[in-house]
Amino acid sequence: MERKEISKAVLKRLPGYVAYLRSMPETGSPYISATALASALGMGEVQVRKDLAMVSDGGRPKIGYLRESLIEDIEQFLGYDNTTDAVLIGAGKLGQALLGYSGFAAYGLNILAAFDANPSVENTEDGKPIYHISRLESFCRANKVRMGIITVPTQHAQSVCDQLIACGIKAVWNFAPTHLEVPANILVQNENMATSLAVLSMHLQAHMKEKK
Amino acid sequence: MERKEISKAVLKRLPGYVAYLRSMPETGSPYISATALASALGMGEVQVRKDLAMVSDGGRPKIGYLRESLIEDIEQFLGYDNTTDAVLIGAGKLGQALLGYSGFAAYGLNILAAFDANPSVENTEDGKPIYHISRLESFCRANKVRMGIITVPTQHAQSVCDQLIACGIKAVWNFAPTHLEVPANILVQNENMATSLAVLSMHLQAHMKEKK
DNA sequence: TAGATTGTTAATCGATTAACAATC
DNA sequence: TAGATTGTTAATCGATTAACAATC
Repeated sequence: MERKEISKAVLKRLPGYVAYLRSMPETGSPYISATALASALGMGEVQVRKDLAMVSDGGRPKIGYLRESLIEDIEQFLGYDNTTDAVLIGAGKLGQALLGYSGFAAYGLNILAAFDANPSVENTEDGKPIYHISRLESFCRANKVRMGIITVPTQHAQSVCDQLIACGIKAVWNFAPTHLEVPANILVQNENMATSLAVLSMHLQAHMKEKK
Repeated sequence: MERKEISKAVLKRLPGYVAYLRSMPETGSPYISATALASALGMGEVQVRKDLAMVSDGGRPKIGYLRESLIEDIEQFLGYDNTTDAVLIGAGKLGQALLGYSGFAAYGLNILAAFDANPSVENTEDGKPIYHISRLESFCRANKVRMGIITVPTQHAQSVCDQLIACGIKAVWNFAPTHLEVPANILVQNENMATSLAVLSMHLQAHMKEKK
Protein backbone atom coordinates (compact mmCIF):
# COMPACT_ATOMS: atom_id res chain seq x y z
CA MET A 1 0.00 0.00 0.00
CA GLU A 2 1.47 3.26 -1.12
CA ARG A 3 1.13 6.12 1.31
CA LYS A 4 -0.85 9.02 -0.14
CA GLU A 5 -1.23 12.47 1.28
CA ILE A 6 -4.05 12.24 3.77
CA SER A 7 -6.32 15.06 4.84
CA LYS A 8 -7.04 15.77 8.47
CA ALA A 9 -10.74 15.17 7.90
CA VAL A 10 -10.09 11.62 6.70
CA LEU A 11 -7.57 10.98 9.45
CA LYS A 12 -10.12 11.87 12.10
CA ARG A 13 -12.62 9.37 10.76
CA LEU A 14 -10.25 6.41 10.63
CA PRO A 15 -10.33 5.59 14.36
CA GLY A 16 -14.10 5.23 14.14
CA TYR A 17 -13.82 2.61 11.42
CA VAL A 18 -11.26 0.56 13.25
CA ALA A 19 -13.25 0.70 16.49
CA TYR A 20 -16.34 -0.58 14.74
CA LEU A 21 -14.48 -3.26 12.81
CA ARG A 22 -12.85 -4.51 15.99
CA SER A 23 -16.22 -4.68 17.73
CA MET A 24 -17.71 -6.93 15.07
CA PRO A 25 -18.34 -10.55 16.00
CA GLU A 26 -15.86 -13.08 14.66
CA THR A 27 -18.69 -15.23 13.41
CA GLY A 28 -20.24 -14.47 10.05
CA SER A 29 -18.55 -13.36 6.87
CA PRO A 30 -14.91 -12.37 7.05
CA TYR A 31 -15.76 -9.61 4.58
CA ILE A 32 -17.37 -6.24 5.09
CA SER A 33 -18.55 -3.79 2.44
CA ALA A 34 -18.18 -0.03 2.58
CA THR A 35 -21.96 0.04 2.25
CA ALA A 36 -22.44 -1.97 5.43
CA LEU A 37 -19.80 0.02 7.32
CA ALA A 38 -21.38 3.29 6.24
CA SER A 39 -24.87 2.35 7.33
CA ALA A 40 -23.63 1.02 10.67
CA LEU A 41 -21.92 4.33 11.41
CA GLY A 42 -24.56 6.55 9.87
CA MET A 43 -22.26 7.87 7.17
CA GLY A 44 -22.31 8.23 3.39
CA GLU A 45 -21.05 5.15 1.59
CA VAL A 46 -19.02 7.07 -0.96
CA GLN A 47 -17.20 8.84 1.82
CA VAL A 48 -16.39 5.58 3.56
CA ARG A 49 -15.16 4.05 0.32
CA LYS A 50 -12.94 7.02 -0.40
CA ASP A 51 -11.55 6.99 3.11
CA LEU A 52 -10.76 3.29 2.92
CA ALA A 53 -9.08 3.77 -0.44
CA MET A 54 -6.54 5.98 1.33
CA VAL A 55 -5.32 3.23 3.60
CA SER A 56 -6.28 -0.10 2.09
CA ASP A 57 -5.03 -1.67 -1.10
CA GLY A 58 -8.48 -2.47 -2.21
CA GLY A 59 -11.66 -4.34 -1.64
CA ARG A 60 -13.23 -6.74 -4.06
CA PRO A 61 -16.27 -5.72 -6.08
CA LYS A 62 -19.41 -7.53 -5.03
CA ILE A 63 -17.70 -8.79 -1.84
CA GLY A 64 -16.12 -5.92 0.03
CA TYR A 65 -13.01 -5.73 2.16
CA LEU A 66 -11.43 -8.50 4.16
CA ARG A 67 -12.19 -7.33 7.68
CA GLU A 68 -8.94 -8.53 9.24
CA SER A 69 -6.73 -6.87 6.65
CA LEU A 70 -8.74 -3.69 6.78
CA ILE A 71 -8.22 -3.46 10.54
CA GLU A 72 -4.50 -4.10 10.09
CA ASP A 73 -4.19 -1.53 7.32
CA ILE A 74 -5.86 1.21 9.34
CA GLU A 75 -3.96 0.30 12.48
CA GLN A 76 -0.70 0.41 10.63
CA PHE A 77 -1.60 3.69 9.02
CA LEU A 78 -2.48 5.23 12.37
CA GLY A 79 0.63 3.84 13.99
CA TYR A 80 -1.29 1.70 16.48
CA ASP A 81 1.18 -1.09 15.91
CA ASN A 82 4.22 0.68 17.28
CA THR A 83 3.36 2.09 20.65
CA THR A 84 3.93 5.73 21.50
CA ASP A 85 5.28 6.47 24.96
CA ALA A 86 3.98 9.54 26.71
CA VAL A 87 4.31 11.42 29.98
CA LEU A 88 1.41 13.10 31.72
CA ILE A 89 1.76 16.31 33.71
CA GLY A 90 -0.78 17.09 36.41
CA ALA A 91 -1.91 14.20 38.57
CA GLY A 92 -5.26 15.65 39.56
CA LYS A 93 -8.53 13.85 39.04
CA LEU A 94 -8.54 14.04 35.28
CA GLY A 95 -4.85 13.21 35.09
CA GLN A 96 -5.26 10.14 37.24
CA ALA A 97 -8.32 9.06 35.27
CA LEU A 98 -6.30 9.17 32.05
CA LEU A 99 -3.31 7.53 33.71
CA GLY A 100 -5.47 4.63 34.82
CA TYR A 101 -7.41 4.21 31.60
CA SER A 102 -6.37 0.93 30.05
CA GLY A 103 -8.15 1.58 26.77
CA PHE A 104 -5.34 3.70 25.34
CA ALA A 105 -3.28 0.59 24.65
CA ALA A 106 -5.65 -0.25 21.80
CA TYR A 107 -4.70 3.07 20.21
CA GLY A 108 -0.98 2.58 20.59
CA LEU A 109 -0.59 4.97 23.49
CA ASN A 110 1.36 4.08 26.59
CA ILE A 111 1.54 6.60 29.41
CA LEU A 112 4.79 5.81 31.20
CA ALA A 113 4.42 8.04 34.23
CA ALA A 114 2.78 11.13 35.64
CA PHE A 115 4.46 14.21 37.05
CA ASP A 116 3.13 16.76 39.48
CA ALA A 117 4.46 19.74 41.40
CA ASN A 118 2.89 18.32 44.52
CA PRO A 119 2.37 14.58 44.19
CA SER A 120 -0.09 13.43 46.81
CA VAL A 121 0.59 9.78 46.14
CA GLU A 122 3.63 7.92 44.90
CA ASN A 123 1.90 5.29 42.83
CA THR A 124 -1.50 4.76 41.34
CA GLU A 125 -3.51 1.57 41.75
CA ASP A 126 -2.34 0.28 38.41
CA GLY A 127 1.26 0.74 39.41
CA LYS A 128 2.05 3.73 37.27
CA PRO A 129 4.44 6.04 39.08
CA ILE A 130 3.78 9.67 39.92
CA TYR A 131 6.99 11.67 40.22
CA HIS A 132 7.85 15.17 41.24
CA ILE A 133 8.00 17.54 38.29
CA SER A 134 11.71 18.12 38.89
CA ARG A 135 12.39 14.65 37.53
CA LEU A 136 10.61 15.35 34.24
CA GLU A 137 13.59 16.21 32.08
CA SER A 138 15.84 13.35 33.04
CA PHE A 139 12.95 10.92 32.66
CA CYS A 140 12.01 12.18 29.20
CA ARG A 141 15.59 12.13 28.00
CA ALA A 142 16.23 8.66 29.37
CA ASN A 143 13.08 7.24 27.81
CA LYS A 144 13.17 9.31 24.62
CA VAL A 145 9.60 10.43 25.24
CA ARG A 146 8.10 12.44 22.40
CA MET A 147 4.53 13.01 23.60
CA GLY A 148 3.32 14.99 26.60
CA ILE A 149 -0.18 15.15 28.05
CA ILE A 150 -1.12 18.31 29.92
CA THR A 151 -3.78 18.01 32.64
CA VAL A 152 -2.69 20.83 34.93
CA PRO A 153 -4.85 23.84 35.84
CA THR A 154 -5.10 26.43 33.08
CA GLN A 155 -2.76 28.95 34.64
CA HIS A 156 0.14 26.48 34.64
CA ALA A 157 -0.43 25.01 31.21
CA GLN A 158 1.88 27.28 29.22
CA SER A 159 4.80 26.90 31.59
CA VAL A 160 4.39 23.12 31.65
CA CYS A 161 4.21 23.12 27.87
CA ASP A 162 7.46 25.08 27.68
CA GLN A 163 9.11 22.59 30.01
CA LEU A 164 7.93 19.67 27.89
CA ILE A 165 9.37 21.23 24.77
CA ALA A 166 12.65 21.82 26.58
CA CYS A 167 12.61 18.07 27.34
CA GLY A 168 12.47 17.25 23.65
CA ILE A 169 8.75 16.56 23.34
CA LYS A 170 7.33 16.96 19.82
CA ALA A 171 3.58 16.52 20.35
CA VAL A 172 1.39 17.87 23.13
CA TRP A 173 -2.09 16.67 24.06
CA ASN A 174 -3.60 19.61 25.89
CA PHE A 175 -6.57 19.18 28.23
CA ALA A 176 -6.28 22.68 29.69
CA PRO A 177 -8.81 25.05 28.13
CA THR A 178 -6.25 27.51 26.84
CA HIS A 179 -4.24 28.30 23.75
CA LEU A 180 -0.62 27.20 23.98
CA GLU A 181 2.19 29.04 22.22
CA VAL A 182 4.69 26.64 20.66
CA PRO A 183 7.42 26.61 17.98
CA ALA A 184 6.35 25.65 14.46
CA ASN A 185 7.57 22.07 14.51
CA ILE A 186 5.64 21.16 17.67
CA LEU A 187 2.03 19.96 17.42
CA VAL A 188 -0.57 20.88 20.01
CA GLN A 189 -3.80 18.93 19.95
CA ASN A 190 -6.42 20.49 22.17
CA GLU A 191 -8.96 18.23 23.80
CA ASN A 192 -11.45 20.96 23.82
CA MET A 193 -14.41 20.19 26.02
CA ALA A 194 -15.69 23.75 25.69
CA THR A 195 -16.03 23.18 21.96
CA SER A 196 -18.15 20.08 22.49
CA LEU A 197 -20.27 21.91 25.02
CA ALA A 198 -20.87 24.72 22.57
CA VAL A 199 -22.23 22.30 20.00
CA LEU A 200 -24.45 20.57 22.57
CA SER A 201 -25.68 23.82 24.01
CA MET A 202 -26.57 25.18 20.59
CA HIS A 203 -28.59 22.07 19.85
CA LEU A 204 -30.56 22.45 23.07
CA GLN A 205 -31.22 26.12 22.36
CA ALA A 206 -32.51 25.29 18.88
CA HIS A 207 -34.62 22.53 20.35
CA MET A 208 -36.28 24.88 22.80
CA LYS A 209 -37.07 27.42 20.13
CA GLU A 210 -38.83 24.83 18.01
CA LYS A 211 -41.17 24.02 20.82
CA LYS A 212 -42.36 27.59 21.20
CA MET B 1 -27.85 41.67 17.79
CA GLU B 2 -29.81 39.69 15.27
CA ARG B 3 -29.17 35.98 15.27
CA LYS B 4 -27.78 34.72 11.96
CA GLU B 5 -27.38 31.14 10.83
CA ILE B 6 -24.10 30.03 12.28
CA SER B 7 -21.86 27.30 10.88
CA LYS B 8 -20.48 24.58 13.07
CA ALA B 9 -16.94 25.65 12.23
CA VAL B 10 -17.54 29.14 13.62
CA LEU B 11 -19.40 27.78 16.63
CA LYS B 12 -16.43 25.65 17.59
CA ARG B 13 -14.08 28.61 17.56
CA LEU B 14 -16.20 30.85 19.76
CA PRO B 15 -15.29 29.24 23.10
CA GLY B 16 -11.63 29.91 22.35
CA TYR B 17 -12.26 33.61 21.94
CA VAL B 18 -14.24 33.94 25.12
CA ALA B 19 -11.65 31.98 27.10
CA TYR B 20 -8.87 34.27 25.90
CA LEU B 21 -10.89 37.45 26.45
CA ARG B 22 -11.73 36.38 29.99
CA SER B 23 -8.07 35.67 30.72
CA MET B 24 -6.99 39.17 29.75
CA PRO B 25 -5.89 41.51 32.54
CA GLU B 26 -8.39 44.17 33.56
CA THR B 27 -5.70 46.79 33.30
CA GLY B 28 -4.96 48.37 29.96
CA SER B 29 -7.36 49.31 27.21
CA PRO B 30 -10.96 48.19 27.52
CA TYR B 31 -10.84 47.58 23.77
CA ILE B 32 -9.42 44.70 21.77
CA SER B 33 -9.00 44.49 18.01
CA ALA B 34 -9.62 41.42 15.89
CA THR B 35 -6.01 41.80 14.81
CA ALA B 36 -4.74 41.47 18.36
CA LEU B 37 -7.06 38.59 19.14
CA ALA B 38 -6.01 36.75 16.00
CA SER B 39 -2.31 37.07 16.68
CA ALA B 40 -2.72 35.98 20.30
CA LEU B 41 -4.51 32.81 19.20
CA GLY B 42 -2.41 32.18 16.11
CA MET B 43 -5.31 32.63 13.72
CA GLY B 44 -6.07 34.68 10.62
CA GLU B 45 -7.43 38.11 11.38
CA VAL B 46 -10.08 38.02 8.66
CA GLN B 47 -11.43 34.80 10.11
CA VAL B 48 -11.61 36.25 13.60
CA ARG B 49 -13.35 39.35 12.31
CA LYS B 50 -15.90 37.31 10.41
CA ASP B 51 -16.53 35.10 13.39
CA LEU B 52 -17.05 38.07 15.69
CA ALA B 53 -19.42 39.64 13.17
CA MET B 54 -21.69 36.65 13.69
CA VAL B 55 -22.21 37.34 17.38
CA SER B 56 -21.34 40.98 18.03
CA ASP B 57 -23.08 44.08 16.82
CA GLY B 58 -19.88 45.63 15.75
CA GLY B 59 -16.52 46.95 16.66
CA ARG B 60 -15.32 50.43 15.95
CA PRO B 61 -12.83 51.04 13.14
CA LYS B 62 -9.40 52.03 14.40
CA ILE B 63 -10.32 50.99 17.94
CA GLY B 64 -11.71 47.47 17.97
CA TYR B 65 -14.32 45.81 20.13
CA LEU B 66 -15.24 46.66 23.69
CA ARG B 67 -13.86 43.65 25.50
CA GLU B 68 -16.61 43.41 28.11
CA SER B 69 -19.44 43.53 25.57
CA LEU B 70 -17.69 41.07 23.31
CA ILE B 71 -17.45 38.56 26.15
CA GLU B 72 -21.12 39.09 26.97
CA ASP B 73 -22.19 38.73 23.36
CA ILE B 74 -20.35 35.45 22.87
CA GLU B 75 -21.49 34.13 26.24
CA GLN B 76 -25.06 34.94 25.42
CA PHE B 77 -24.77 33.40 21.99
CA LEU B 78 -23.33 30.20 23.43
CA GLY B 79 -25.93 30.11 26.17
CA TYR B 80 -23.38 30.40 28.96
CA ASP B 81 -25.73 32.78 30.75
CA ASN B 82 -28.56 30.34 31.33
CA THR B 83 -27.12 27.20 32.86
CA THR B 84 -27.76 23.77 31.40
CA ASP B 85 -28.43 20.99 33.88
CA ALA B 86 -27.02 17.58 33.09
CA VAL B 87 -26.81 14.09 34.51
CA LEU B 88 -23.73 11.90 34.24
CA ILE B 89 -23.91 8.13 33.89
CA GLY B 90 -20.94 6.05 34.94
CA ALA B 91 -19.18 7.09 38.13
CA GLY B 92 -15.81 5.58 37.32
CA LYS B 93 -12.58 7.53 37.34
CA LEU B 94 -13.37 9.67 34.34
CA GLY B 95 -16.95 10.18 35.45
CA GLN B 96 -15.90 11.35 38.89
CA ALA B 97 -13.24 13.59 37.42
CA LEU B 98 -15.86 15.34 35.29
CA LEU B 99 -18.32 15.43 38.17
CA GLY B 100 -15.76 17.18 40.33
CA TYR B 101 -14.51 19.61 37.73
CA SER B 102 -15.60 23.08 38.76
CA GLY B 103 -14.59 24.66 35.47
CA PHE B 104 -17.79 23.68 33.67
CA ALA B 105 -19.71 26.40 35.46
CA ALA B 106 -17.91 28.97 33.31
CA TYR B 107 -19.41 27.26 30.26
CA GLY B 108 -22.93 27.16 31.63
CA LEU B 109 -22.90 23.47 32.46
CA ASN B 110 -24.09 22.16 35.80
CA ILE B 111 -23.87 18.44 36.46
CA LEU B 112 -26.61 17.76 38.97
CA ALA B 113 -25.80 14.16 39.85
CA ALA B 114 -24.12 10.97 38.72
CA PHE B 115 -25.71 7.56 38.26
CA ASP B 116 -24.09 4.17 38.31
CA ALA B 117 -25.23 0.55 38.24
CA ASN B 118 -22.94 -0.12 41.15
CA PRO B 119 -22.23 3.06 43.10
CA SER B 120 -19.19 2.55 45.30
CA VAL B 121 -19.74 5.81 47.14
CA GLU B 122 -22.82 7.84 47.94
CA ASN B 123 -21.36 11.29 47.61
CA THR B 124 -18.32 12.85 46.10
CA GLU B 125 -16.06 15.28 47.94
CA ASP B 126 -17.82 18.24 46.39
CA GLY B 127 -21.15 17.01 47.64
CA LYS B 128 -22.57 15.90 44.32
CA PRO B 129 -24.69 12.80 44.80
CA ILE B 130 -24.12 9.46 43.10
CA TYR B 131 -27.34 7.48 42.76
CA HIS B 132 -28.23 4.01 41.60
CA ILE B 133 -29.15 3.91 37.92
CA SER B 134 -32.68 2.84 38.79
CA ARG B 135 -33.37 6.36 40.00
CA LEU B 136 -32.37 7.94 36.69
CA GLU B 137 -35.77 8.38 35.12
CA SER B 138 -37.58 9.90 38.06
CA PHE B 139 -34.66 12.24 38.65
CA CYS B 140 -34.53 13.41 35.04
CA ARG B 141 -38.29 13.94 34.90
CA ALA B 142 -38.37 15.80 38.19
CA ASN B 143 -35.50 18.08 37.20
CA LYS B 144 -36.41 18.40 33.51
CA VAL B 145 -32.86 17.38 32.58
CA ARG B 146 -32.12 17.64 28.87
CA MET B 147 -28.44 16.69 28.70
CA GLY B 148 -26.78 13.39 29.54
CA ILE B 149 -23.07 12.63 29.84
CA ILE B 150 -22.01 9.06 29.16
CA THR B 151 -18.84 7.82 30.89
CA VAL B 152 -19.64 4.13 31.14
CA PRO B 153 -17.55 1.35 29.57
CA THR B 154 -18.06 0.98 25.81
CA GLN B 155 -20.21 -2.12 25.97
CA HIS B 156 -22.86 -0.38 28.06
CA ALA B 157 -22.89 2.92 26.21
CA GLN B 158 -25.72 2.19 23.78
CA SER B 159 -28.05 0.85 26.42
CA VAL B 160 -27.38 3.82 28.69
CA CYS B 161 -27.97 6.11 25.76
CA ASP B 162 -31.34 4.46 25.09
CA GLN B 163 -32.29 4.91 28.73
CA LEU B 164 -31.36 8.57 28.64
CA ILE B 165 -33.51 9.16 25.60
CA ALA B 166 -36.38 7.35 27.31
CA CYS B 167 -35.94 9.85 30.15
CA GLY B 168 -36.47 12.76 27.80
CA ILE B 169 -32.87 13.76 27.21
CA LYS B 170 -32.23 15.69 23.98
CA ALA B 171 -28.44 15.97 23.88
CA VAL B 172 -25.83 13.36 24.73
CA TRP B 173 -22.16 13.99 25.46
CA ASN B 174 -20.51 10.65 24.76
CA PHE B 175 -17.10 9.77 26.21
CA ALA B 176 -17.32 6.10 25.27
CA PRO B 177 -15.34 5.35 22.10
CA THR B 178 -18.29 4.00 20.14
CA HIS B 179 -20.94 5.12 17.71
CA LEU B 180 -24.35 5.60 19.29
CA GLU B 181 -27.58 5.01 17.41
CA VAL B 182 -30.18 7.69 18.19
CA PRO B 183 -33.37 9.16 16.71
CA ALA B 184 -33.01 12.13 14.38
CA ASN B 185 -33.93 14.86 16.86
CA ILE B 186 -31.32 13.79 19.43
CA LEU B 187 -27.77 15.13 19.22
CA VAL B 188 -24.77 13.01 20.11
CA GLN B 189 -21.49 14.82 20.59
CA ASN B 190 -18.58 12.41 20.79
CA GLU B 191 -15.62 13.38 22.90
CA ASN B 192 -13.36 11.38 20.76
CA MET B 193 -9.96 10.88 22.29
CA ALA B 194 -9.02 8.36 19.61
CA THR B 195 -9.42 11.11 17.03
CA SER B 196 -7.03 13.38 18.89
CA LEU B 197 -4.57 10.56 19.28
CA ALA B 198 -4.68 9.87 15.55
CA VAL B 199 -3.72 13.44 14.80
CA LEU B 200 -0.91 13.40 17.36
CA SER B 201 0.37 10.05 16.21
CA MET B 202 0.44 11.13 12.58
CA HIS B 203 2.48 14.18 13.51
CA LEU B 204 5.03 12.04 15.34
CA GLN B 205 5.27 9.65 12.41
CA ALA B 206 5.87 12.50 10.00
CA HIS B 207 8.42 13.95 12.37
CA MET B 208 10.38 10.72 12.46
CA LYS B 209 10.41 10.37 8.69
CA GLU B 210 11.87 13.83 8.29
CA LYS B 211 14.81 12.93 10.44
CA LYS B 212 15.82 9.99 8.29
C1' DT C 1 -24.97 -13.19 -17.38
C1' DA C 2 -26.76 -9.76 -14.02
C1' DG C 3 -26.07 -7.19 -10.18
C1' DA C 4 -23.67 -5.62 -6.19
C1' DT C 5 -19.84 -3.40 -5.14
C1' DT C 6 -15.44 -0.96 -5.93
C1' DG C 7 -12.84 3.08 -7.35
C1' DT C 8 -12.43 7.28 -10.09
C1' DT C 9 -13.71 11.51 -12.37
C1' DA C 10 -16.73 15.51 -12.29
C1' DA C 11 -19.93 18.60 -9.83
C1' DT C 12 -21.40 20.69 -5.77
C1' DC C 13 -21.06 22.56 -1.48
C1' DG C 14 -19.07 25.03 2.34
C1' DA C 15 -15.44 27.33 4.53
C1' DT C 16 -11.33 30.12 4.30
C1' DT C 17 -8.70 33.70 2.40
C1' DA C 18 -7.93 37.76 -0.36
C1' DA C 19 -9.27 42.26 -2.04
C1' DC C 20 -11.46 46.40 -1.18
C1' DA C 21 -14.63 49.92 0.32
C1' DA C 22 -16.31 52.24 4.61
C1' DT C 23 -15.35 54.54 8.91
C1' DC C 24 -13.65 56.78 12.90
C1' DT D 1 -6.03 64.35 7.23
C1' DA D 2 -3.84 59.74 7.30
C1' DG D 3 -3.95 55.33 8.82
C1' DA D 4 -5.62 51.53 11.45
C1' DT D 5 -9.31 48.89 11.72
C1' DT D 6 -13.98 47.14 10.52
C1' DG D 7 -17.11 44.68 7.53
C1' DT D 8 -18.39 43.02 2.95
C1' DT D 9 -17.94 41.13 -1.63
C1' DA D 10 -15.31 38.12 -4.64
C1' DA D 11 -11.90 34.41 -5.32
C1' DT D 12 -9.77 30.38 -3.78
C1' DC D 13 -9.35 26.28 -1.57
C1' DG D 14 -10.69 21.87 0.30
C1' DA D 15 -13.94 18.45 1.31
C1' DT D 16 -18.19 16.08 0.27
C1' DT D 17 -21.37 14.21 -2.83
C1' DA D 18 -22.98 12.62 -7.27
C1' DA D 19 -22.33 10.19 -11.57
C1' DC D 20 -20.29 6.58 -13.90
C1' DA D 21 -17.13 3.13 -15.56
C1' DA D 22 -14.73 -1.17 -14.08
C1' DT D 23 -14.91 -5.70 -11.99
C1' DC D 24 -15.85 -10.06 -9.98
